[in-house]
Amino acid sequence: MTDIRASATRSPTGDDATGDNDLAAFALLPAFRRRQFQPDQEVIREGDPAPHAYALVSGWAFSYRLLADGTRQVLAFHIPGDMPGLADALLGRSSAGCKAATPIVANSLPAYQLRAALTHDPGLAAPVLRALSREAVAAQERMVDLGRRSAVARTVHMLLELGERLQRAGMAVGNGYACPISQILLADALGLSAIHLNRVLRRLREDGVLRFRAGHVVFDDPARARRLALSSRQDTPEPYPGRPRHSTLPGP
Amino acid sequence: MTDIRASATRSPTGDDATGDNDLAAFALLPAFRRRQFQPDQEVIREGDPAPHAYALVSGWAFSYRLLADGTRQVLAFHIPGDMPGLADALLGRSSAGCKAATPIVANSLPAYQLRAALTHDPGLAAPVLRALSREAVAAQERMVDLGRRSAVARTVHMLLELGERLQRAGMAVGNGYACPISQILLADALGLSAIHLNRVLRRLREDGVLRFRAGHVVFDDPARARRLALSSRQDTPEPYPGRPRHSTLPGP
DNA sequence: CGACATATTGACCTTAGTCAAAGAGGGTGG
DNA sequence: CCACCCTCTTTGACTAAGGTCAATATGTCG
Repeated sequence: MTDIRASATRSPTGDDATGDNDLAAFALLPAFRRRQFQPDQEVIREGDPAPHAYALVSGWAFSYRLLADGTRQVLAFHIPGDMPGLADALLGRSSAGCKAATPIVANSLPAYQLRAALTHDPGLAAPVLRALSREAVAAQERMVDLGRRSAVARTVHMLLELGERLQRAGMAVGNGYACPISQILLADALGLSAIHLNRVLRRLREDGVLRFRAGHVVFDDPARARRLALSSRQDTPEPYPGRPRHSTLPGP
Repeated sequence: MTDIRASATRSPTGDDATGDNDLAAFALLPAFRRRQFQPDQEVIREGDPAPHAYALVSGWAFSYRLLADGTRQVLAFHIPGDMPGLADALLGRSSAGCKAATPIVANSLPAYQLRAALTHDPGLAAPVLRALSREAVAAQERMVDLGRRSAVARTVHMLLELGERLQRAGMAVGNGYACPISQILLADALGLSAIHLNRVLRRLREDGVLRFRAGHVVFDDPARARRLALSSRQDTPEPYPGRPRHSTLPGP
């Protein structure tokens, strides 16, 4: 458990052929320092000019940006295998903060050492490039969610996506997973108010699509969830129509 | 003009010390192929499994994702010096489409050649890593805009940011710049309806903040624009208060 | 000039946010 | 074990930002 390689091969298949697990890249790195953080503890400080890159070993973390009035936008959730702060370490300045959502264990590497390693070890660049590229694609998905999907679609979409990532990391079972984040945090990721998110979740629960409760997500109707996740803002009022306060299943 | 280095040094200072111009990285690459595209012509096809990376030499382009019902989210605008499709080329699959917004000239390189070049030339990795990292930071900014800023703040923020990028590329003069994109396109980038964006722009114009017209952006009150851009969704109704239909300057 | 796309504006409606307040769980000191 | 305190979750009532529809300019191009 202290061994990086151990968690790097946490994936179900054992080998990380798809490269989905960023940790695989980092397993090659020297001079990693193992660190632990408690929930809500700051891992990366926004604006830090000498940041560290991290390889998350266990637990959940999240990156965020704070606005002048205290409003927060959560940019990404990090699960074991992710490498928070990678881009920032390469640029030499943290553009966003990162906090632990649960108790976490992470391996850290100072930015300058990362850059040095990249210079000296040509084999390291490829996996880091892939990690960054995947991050870029994930960010695109987020932009589509925030810009063009309804609150319901956005919510379902993100929860499905998290499920897929956890699945690949071997941390999901059947059609559900442990999701140790508060509605407030999720709302800040979805660009919604916590209150509205709560209503959205209630509706999804009452309609038998999914339950988000007590740290767990369960998809009661995965197929419908996937359909909902793809709908856009003013999509056919088919899947999630107008008025029914208490819903009716698929309906006529 | 056909020489890559020429446009790579398009920046005002001549040398690209900050590395803001992605083209600098590409200038090292062999086997570039110069291509031209007309407005609305597809440069990168979403889903293409064998994509090309591009170095934009002149003109504007934009990356986007299409939703089932035809809704579009513009993910980024590309100006000379940018490298659209870089992340996709590294992953071997285009996650988003890219089209020319104006007539453009771009140098293209097949993904496999890019990857080969990265393997053979260790000096190439660093600039590509920086380019990807900058892209990540830009995406974060976009997520904050879409998730947590009002329509007005978002609009002003993006126009200011575009101005800064153009400035660094030596394509902006004083407090304005040529901005050859339609309101529809801008709206799709901001996650707004074109109609609402039009109202926002009208208001900004009437309030003497900025004008977006006939392919040009002019900041009439740059200081106020910057202030507006930082406000969040339910920020103090100070800068952009309630009713005044025809506005009054800063006012009491 | 006609065909088209973009830009504007008005009238109206829906989604999502705000305010206020009441439950629910989980620690903790007594 | 219990009162107290916190934070997170829920719900109701109301407001407002932003979307939808429809129609009218404007502009460009062949």
